Amino acid sequence: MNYARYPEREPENVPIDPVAKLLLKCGYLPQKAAQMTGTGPSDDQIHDQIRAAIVERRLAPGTRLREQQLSDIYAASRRQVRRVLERLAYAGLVEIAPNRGASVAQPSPKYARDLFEARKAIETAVARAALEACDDEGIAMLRAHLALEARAAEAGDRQEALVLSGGFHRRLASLADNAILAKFLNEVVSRESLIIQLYERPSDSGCSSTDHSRIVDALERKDWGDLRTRILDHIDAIRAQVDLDTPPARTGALETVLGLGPRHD
Amino acid sequence: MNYARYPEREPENVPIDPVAKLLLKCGYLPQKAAQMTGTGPSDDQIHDQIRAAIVERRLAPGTRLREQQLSDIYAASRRQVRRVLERLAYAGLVEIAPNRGASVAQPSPKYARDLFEARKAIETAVARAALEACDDEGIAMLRAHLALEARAAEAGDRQEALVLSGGFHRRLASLADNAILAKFLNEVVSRESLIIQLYERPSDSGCSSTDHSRIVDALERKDWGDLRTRILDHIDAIRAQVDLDTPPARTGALETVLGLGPRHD
DNA sequence: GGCGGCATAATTGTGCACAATCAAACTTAT
DNA sequence: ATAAGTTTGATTGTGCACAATTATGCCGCC
Repeated sequence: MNYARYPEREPENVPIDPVAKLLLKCGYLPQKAAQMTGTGPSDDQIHDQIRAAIVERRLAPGTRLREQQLSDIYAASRRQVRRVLERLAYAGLVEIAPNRGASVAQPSPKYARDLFEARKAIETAVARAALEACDDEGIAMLRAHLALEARAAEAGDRQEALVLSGGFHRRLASLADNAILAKFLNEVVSRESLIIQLYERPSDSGCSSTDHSRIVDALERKDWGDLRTRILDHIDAIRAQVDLDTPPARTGALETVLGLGPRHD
Repeated sequence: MNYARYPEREPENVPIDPVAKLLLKCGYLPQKAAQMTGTGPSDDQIHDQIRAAIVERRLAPGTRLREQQLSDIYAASRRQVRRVLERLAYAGLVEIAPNRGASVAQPSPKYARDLFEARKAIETAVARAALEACDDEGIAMLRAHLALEARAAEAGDRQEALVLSGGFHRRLASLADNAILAKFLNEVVSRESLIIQLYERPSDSGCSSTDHSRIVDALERKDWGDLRTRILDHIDAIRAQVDLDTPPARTGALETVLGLGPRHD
């Protein structure tokens, strides 16, 4: 149920399988097709899976991501893995040190502060654009999402709640219909997941989903002033959950070595 | 004087030269050192040079960037070039098509609109942060930069004026002391250079540097209201220089094929 | 007993050669 | 003469093997 672990698969050097190619082009079959046909998964698939593993906190910050290991897991070439890692590094989710390879990023407190600041700017811009471009259908979509969040919270599924919470902001961005803002927001939200993981106060629990609900309300009423303050307050609330002053609660290498790190065989 | 063209250099496979390594580590000697010692330039050097060539409009949108060609020019390996191109693609300056390779990006009108929108958000956030973190020294630096701009404008050096104009905003970002905002702003400003090149109205000329001067004035007076409107007006002024409605003034493939594209041997 | 140096193992980085793919010129048939 | 099919050349994409570097365990020395 974690990141799909491949059963040991013999290399079998089929050069290219047209069937698999077609299947992948049609978007069908995430990795099973690859497994069946002998062709590996696409870059994007690997990218998304590693990314998901990081933002969903299944991979602790500092965990080393070895190329060979990953290429075994995904039945992909080392080069493919490396490409993906470089992309993730550019997005700030992993750090690559020369001749050391990649590991899950560990943003510094200063970096975290900058990120919250930047997020405020991005998120208000997104909200503004969403306000102007939003119709009833959009509101309905958001409300549907809120329902999912509520259900996850009710069931006590912290993992799911976390994923959905990030998803809310991405949906807001998709409503805004601005590719650049969406990309920026995606980057910022993803990295914040790492920051929360690193600097979270032990006591506090997940972000209150009522904030999201109020945001949708303001959006529906087209009340820009209220929406703006709701958004900013929401980010401040998240920010209040972390303690950036007693910094080096850095997990990572230590935990990994001690075998407490989540799943690294 | 364009991007440093290497005189044909025999390969001479010295495996590694410690001297060159040291020189590069100290930041000395951009590429000459490499030429002398036999070690190639670093990724960043190649990256910055290609980037500069694009934003300074020495490479027209649509120009194909062949790997072999670039690796010859920079005396670098094809893999190195490819890595750099992938980074540039992520930053939106080049587009990579499967089995077609890289070419200088040609943002669509929709993309351009989104970009101006995003830039307003980023730039106001940068200005806000700069306002709070700015001291006399910062103001002095900006004024010095303004002087450079004025001199370039006086000399009629459009190329130089262009570079400096982008540099002004980057300096503003460096004052704001926020790594994420600086990165976003850098991306946005760079891509806007492409957009202006593609959609510029024939008559209009470069951005008025008096806008920048007024921005510094507002910054010095710590007048946030004025600063904000100055920034937004400035972006609107730039935006007014382009015509996104009569779109496909797309240069590129055609020009390139006809041999009119700037410098592609 | 602790510490520094050395050999070994693991991991990353790169060159080379070839397979796969795309663009265009050329040929042929209608 | 035009259009479709075919071959050729150029370019990108990848596997493999090895070089270079870092990390780890071991041994001797202080």
